[in-house]
Amino acid sequence: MTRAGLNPDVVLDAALTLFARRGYHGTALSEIAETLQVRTPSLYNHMGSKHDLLLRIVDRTTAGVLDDFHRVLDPDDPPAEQLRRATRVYAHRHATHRREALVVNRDTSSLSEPAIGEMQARRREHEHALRAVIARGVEAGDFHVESPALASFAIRELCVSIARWFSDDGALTAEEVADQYSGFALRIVGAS
Amino acid sequence: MTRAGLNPDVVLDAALTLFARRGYHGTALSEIAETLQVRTPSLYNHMGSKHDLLLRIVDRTTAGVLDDFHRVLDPDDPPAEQLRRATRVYAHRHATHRREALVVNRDTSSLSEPAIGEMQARRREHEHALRAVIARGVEAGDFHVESPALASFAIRELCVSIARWFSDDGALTAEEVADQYSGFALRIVGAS
DNA sequence: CAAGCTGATGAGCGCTCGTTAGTTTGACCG
DNA sequence: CGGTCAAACTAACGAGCGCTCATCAGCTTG
Repeated sequence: MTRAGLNPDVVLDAALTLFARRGYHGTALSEIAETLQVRTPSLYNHMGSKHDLLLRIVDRTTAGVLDDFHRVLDPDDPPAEQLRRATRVYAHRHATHRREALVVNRDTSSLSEPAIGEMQARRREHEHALRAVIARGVEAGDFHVESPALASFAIRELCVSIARWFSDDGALTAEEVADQYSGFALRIVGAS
Repeated sequence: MTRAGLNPDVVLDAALTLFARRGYHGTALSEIAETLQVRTPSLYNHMGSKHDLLLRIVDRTTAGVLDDFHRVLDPDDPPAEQLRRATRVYAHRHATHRREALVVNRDTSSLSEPAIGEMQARRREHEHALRAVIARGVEAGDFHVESPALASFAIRELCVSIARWFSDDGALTAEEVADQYSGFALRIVGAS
């Protein structure tokens, strides 16, 4: 074991914490180095660049969101159950991956092309997939909303906001919050 | 009229646009100057500092939110009507003052003490006031939620998110969005 | 028309940033 | 115990930042 014992995962994790707290542009590499008890240039033994750190965070997170969605969506379920499961896993992720969510939502726009386009495309894919679930529920007469797009935006942002207040030390567990929020989602679309 | 015709309002407005698009730390004074067709030092004839620009934006906006709330809240109204009016004006503000909302939510934490504490106190005041409305509705048996705090967070963040997608060129007017979102809020709390 | 005022300017300050190069350190292995 | 090699170090870079200041242009006013 070398003196500081740095490795790529540790660097990425420290960057994640600070990006989430102060934002990408508001965080200096020297601050990341400081939390790791290391001089700034040492970071370059374990990362490509500051921009690359942000890209890895956003890439991994947006891929995870889509993965979650397709994993829990059963095409044979009725729309209400599809919406419940899709919302629960999305809400749960925002409680268990708070830092990632904050960074993605605040700093994706600080990426440069072509990465920024690819990441936004993934977000749109999730958005459209959720909208389709709602639209099917409306067609089936299970949901009652004027605009599936509006409801989809509302539900997604509702879940995103969990990252802004959830705490592991709070009264509610991630599962409880996810359950209540998926309940909110069903209420928003006027189910049952 | 002098050559460039700069004034404090014009500088603040340009800053608002760029802060909303790129964030406070992501915006350079040189970029603000460029959009105004002026050299950077000229800005200082019409502002105190970059930090002061941010403070003015956040101060004016958070004060407006509280002002809106107390203006539309009629103590004699039933909880459902109070919630509808409070949510509608809050949602409406986020559609009509998109840039301000984005800056406040992204960059309030970039202020320094004591300003940051004061601004966060205002946000808490609005949060608690809305929570009290919901709690009264629950006591009266009009609303049905497990946690007024959770519902209050959810409804507020729901409205905030409007700033992230609303467009003046879109299919819906600010009033229509505000009406639909106040409907979402009533559904979230389980009002009739 | 001269004096005075407002405000835009170029030059440049001190500082911090992300990043690179070259050197030293120290854990591991034969 | 000496050689190897990854990794952390010091030093320094060019660029860009927010901001200051002395200067100067051009409008207003007596």
